[in-house]
Amino acid sequence: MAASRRTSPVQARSKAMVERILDGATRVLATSGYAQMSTNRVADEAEVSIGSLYRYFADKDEIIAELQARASDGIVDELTTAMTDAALLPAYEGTRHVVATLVDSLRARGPLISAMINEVPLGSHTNALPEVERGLAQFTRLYVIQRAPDMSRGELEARIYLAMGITLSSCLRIALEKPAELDAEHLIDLVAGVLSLGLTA
Amino acid sequence: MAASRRTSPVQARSKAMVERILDGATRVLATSGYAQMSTNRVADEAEVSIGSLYRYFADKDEIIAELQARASDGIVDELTTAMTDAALLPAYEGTRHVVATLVDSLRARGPLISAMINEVPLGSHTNALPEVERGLAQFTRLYVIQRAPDMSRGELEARIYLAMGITLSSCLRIALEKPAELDAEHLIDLVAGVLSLGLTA
Amino acid sequence: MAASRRTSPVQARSKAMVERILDGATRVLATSGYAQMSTNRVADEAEVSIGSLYRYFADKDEIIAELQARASDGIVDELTTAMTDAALLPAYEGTRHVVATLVDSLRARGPLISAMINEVPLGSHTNALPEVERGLAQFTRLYVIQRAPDMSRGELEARIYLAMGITLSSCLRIALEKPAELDAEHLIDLVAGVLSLGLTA
Amino acid sequence: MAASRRTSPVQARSKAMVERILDGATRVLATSGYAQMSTNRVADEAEVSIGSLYRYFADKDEIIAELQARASDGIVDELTTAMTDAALLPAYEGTRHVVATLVDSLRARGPLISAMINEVPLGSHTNALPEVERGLAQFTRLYVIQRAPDMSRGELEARIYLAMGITLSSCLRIALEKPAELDAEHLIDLVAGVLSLGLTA
DNA sequence: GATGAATGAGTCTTCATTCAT
DNA sequence: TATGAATGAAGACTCATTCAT
Repeated sequence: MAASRRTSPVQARSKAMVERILDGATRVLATSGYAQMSTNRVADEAEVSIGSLYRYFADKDEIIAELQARASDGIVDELTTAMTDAALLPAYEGTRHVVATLVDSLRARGPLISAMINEVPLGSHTNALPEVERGLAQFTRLYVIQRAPDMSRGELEARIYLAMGITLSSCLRIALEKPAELDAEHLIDLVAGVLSLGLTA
Repeated sequence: MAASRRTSPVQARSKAMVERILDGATRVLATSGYAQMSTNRVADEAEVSIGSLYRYFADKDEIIAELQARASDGIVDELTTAMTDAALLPAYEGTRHVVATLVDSLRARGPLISAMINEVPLGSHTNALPEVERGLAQFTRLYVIQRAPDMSRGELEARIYLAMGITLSSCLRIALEKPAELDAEHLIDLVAGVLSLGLTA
Repeated sequence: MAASRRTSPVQARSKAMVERILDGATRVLATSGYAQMSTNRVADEAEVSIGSLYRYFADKDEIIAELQARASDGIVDELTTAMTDAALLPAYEGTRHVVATLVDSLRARGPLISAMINEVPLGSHTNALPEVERGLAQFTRLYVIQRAPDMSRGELEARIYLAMGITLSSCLRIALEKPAELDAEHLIDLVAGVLSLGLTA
Repeated sequence: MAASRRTSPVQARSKAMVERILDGATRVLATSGYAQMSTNRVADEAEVSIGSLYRYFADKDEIIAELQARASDGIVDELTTAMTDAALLPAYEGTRHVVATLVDSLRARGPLISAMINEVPLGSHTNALPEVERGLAQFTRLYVIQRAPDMSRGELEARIYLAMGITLSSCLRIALEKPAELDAEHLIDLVAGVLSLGLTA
């Protein structure tokens, strides 16, 4: 009946090292920025030895990549649910629901996403979060085909290509750097409006 | 009519050091990325001694800043001209002209812009090229006020805020990473359309 | 009975890094002077990587400071013992014992002290070895109060102030740069004489 | 009758470059310390081109050496006069006059001497100002021979050797770092007393 | 598996010195 | 002679990565 201090050693030990490392990395990134994110600092923050860090990750980039993948996957999961729901709604409402969900997803991962997008010198900004974009594109394609079945293939792809950029950049703006005087809900309305119109008009 | 090799030594020597250094930096950035952009590498590429590099720039950041400022200024200049011309055109045509100009401006500075946006860990990506955005916003504000004089202040600012994101991200996409199978002119048409509609509808 | 070459690898390896670094620094200082004492040179001389050097010392100054502190502490220790012994001796004999001990202490650290005093651009030379001076001053104060109880506070402090300078500079001269034709023991006699007289007469 | 601006150009130009450079160096040393004394900084301060600086001085050390020589020569000159005067005075008064003069000489060159002694990593501190010491020693030798004609050669040299150290270090202390609560005149009295006694007793 | 001391290539930057004009 | 732009060796320091225990 010895009280468990902090977290029980067993629990702490069994929590996969990978998780601890990624958590540490996230914390460093979110609180101190990429410039401070040395592998040793991450290991410290994760309360893991630097040796162990390199047992689970080949190099620093792999940590970044995994962080990105996880953020991406989380967002994709949330978006997938939202897109499923959206399929049952009228065009505008569906679009708005997806946009609002994306904004929330990004906002929930704010500091991490922010550091990743703005400071990590990897990956394309004009195509940040490629997995998210892919998932979104697939859904949008179906969505447009339903609403505008006559649209040519080329037209469809062009519109989707732009819509992806518009959606991601707008949601990032709203989630991460919206000035206080602008209302997020209203901005989401506008984005949904632009997308509904732009995709099918 | 003997062809001049590369650049004549004299020409090379007289070319202002600052220019050579910035050119060197641009070349390093474009060909090897920011990660490889050490001051020594830049000096080598510029065929300038490291001592001279520090005679003309206080530190590495100052080189980056100057590169950004120049790209930004060049784009702003080109945009300013385009916006002046656009003022005389009907809404859609004006918008399209500005968008097309921005795409050209970005494309002309392709590798530099790309490296700057994606790899340089300075400045916000969701608000890349802040000077460009500022110039564009001013023009857009006037443009909207003309076309939709009854719009409330809040509505106006919200739409401009989004339009800036949409414009920049779309133009960056078209200029820097458009898949070959999509037609740039058509994409520009679509962006102009979305903006015309989205700004005033 | 095979003679051990230089130092056995094991011994070398187990010897604390801090010691190796300080030894290396001492050697560089003594053989090549402060001007040659780059951190890389110290690391080489210590047969330690530059990275390790910075694991144990925050920066170059910290190495110098530690070297100074150690020399100072060693001398202070030896002086403390000597001063305790001196308390039981008659005035002149006591003074002479302390002076002789200080000369020995300085001589034992000859090249290091020499480099430190003459080349290291830190700390005041007119007050080299401040800790040593402090310890000495405390002892001297008691010594004078015993022998000349009527001396005014101001007179006491003035004499001690000068005596410190005289003692340190004389002992340094004797220990570090005495011409061969002068006899150290005799010089020590004279210093002790001057101090005995000068302090209480 | 054109008013002379600042200093007349001719005068400024004719003032030997060497002087301007040394003045510049002195100013840098006195105001910013040796660490800031780069040759370019000196040239700036002297309003002389770096090229000219190297026309008149072989290297940086030569500037330092000249500065030291000049300070030394100035002090020696002042001391020489004082020693001549002292020859006519009784023992203690003569000694005191010389000591007081040395303190004044050092104080007049305070910041320069201070920087030179404490920061410049050249020359021995235990024998700072060797020329001064030499001049002083010569005078002292005569002085002692007069007062204590029976003293053996060895005894004489030993006493002079120590007296030089005592004189220089004490005068430096009094001139450069005396605590405010101690009275300079009194300290000079004491030094003179110690020397008078110590040299001949 | 876990550890963390040790490594050293590479970074930014300074400054004494040269030499073409 | 005077100039000052240009040079580059060298210095202090960082950090991703390894490997003996």
